[in-house]
Amino acid sequence: MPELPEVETVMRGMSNALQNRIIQHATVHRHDLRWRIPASFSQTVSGRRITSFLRRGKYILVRLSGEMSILLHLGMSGKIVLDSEATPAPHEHVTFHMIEGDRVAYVDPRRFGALGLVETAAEETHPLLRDMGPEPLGPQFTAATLLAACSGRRAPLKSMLLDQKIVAGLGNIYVAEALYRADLHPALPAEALTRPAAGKLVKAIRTVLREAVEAGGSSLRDYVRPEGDMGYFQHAWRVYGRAGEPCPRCPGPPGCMGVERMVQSGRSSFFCPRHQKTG
DNA sequence: ATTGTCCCCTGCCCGC
DNA sequence: TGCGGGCAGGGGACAA
Repeated sequence: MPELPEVETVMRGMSNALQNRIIQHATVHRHDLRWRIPASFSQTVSGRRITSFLRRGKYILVRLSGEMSILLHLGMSGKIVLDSEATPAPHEHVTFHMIEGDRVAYVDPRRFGALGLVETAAEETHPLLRDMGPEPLGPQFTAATLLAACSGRRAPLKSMLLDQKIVAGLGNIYVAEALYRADLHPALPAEALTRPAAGKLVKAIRTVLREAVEAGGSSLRDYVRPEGDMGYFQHAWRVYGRAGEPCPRCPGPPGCMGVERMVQSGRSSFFCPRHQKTG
């Protein structure tokens, strides 16, 4: 589930619990995640103090003393479990043993996530981060930059928004929600995006992400517990996962038959055919 | 360069 | 109760 708001929430939870604390040592139970966890991982992080956290797109950077950073991606099913049990849980791939005696676990059943190391000074030039687009909640993400990225592109608008090089942190859920709020069809050719529509879309993206971060914040503890679910924002989804349900802004049949699902690049898109037109 | 397809992996839910 | 099929929040590797 982790898209920008969930990653932000996880990072805040980690920051609250782990800021300024020292990793006594780390145990890697499985190295083969999305990429191999470096063999030096355990030795490198051991004995270092956690100094700060930064989110970049869907990545979390855990800054350690000695100018070293852990680069973390949760993939589809990654979780950080605070106060984990002494016996590693199923799919617990890394255990951080803190000097106070408690443990922090990285759990990821599907193993699409990643854990790596990067010198703090080299974060920006790391191959996984250097080509990443602007933060959608930051000043660099504007209608003008989005429009420029879409110009001459015949691929669906949805694909542009999922492309982390164009804008960082959006995933399948928030793209659907933002396109709905901006009255734009996910299959609209990107090059057909008009200036006013781009402005509306940028606002919609910002608004939905802010709302979700706030909602995540209210259920912060859930994200970092083993029983954690997706938090409260799922109740606020207007179209995602709601095929067949009424569009919140439609009067209902016969004018609108409700939210539709379509498949693009093998992934589900949800939209209201009455509000979101291709033309 | 751009675009679309396939694949990685495990768990869960549904229908039979 | 068991089993097969489809689906899932991400994103890299390909081929055309």
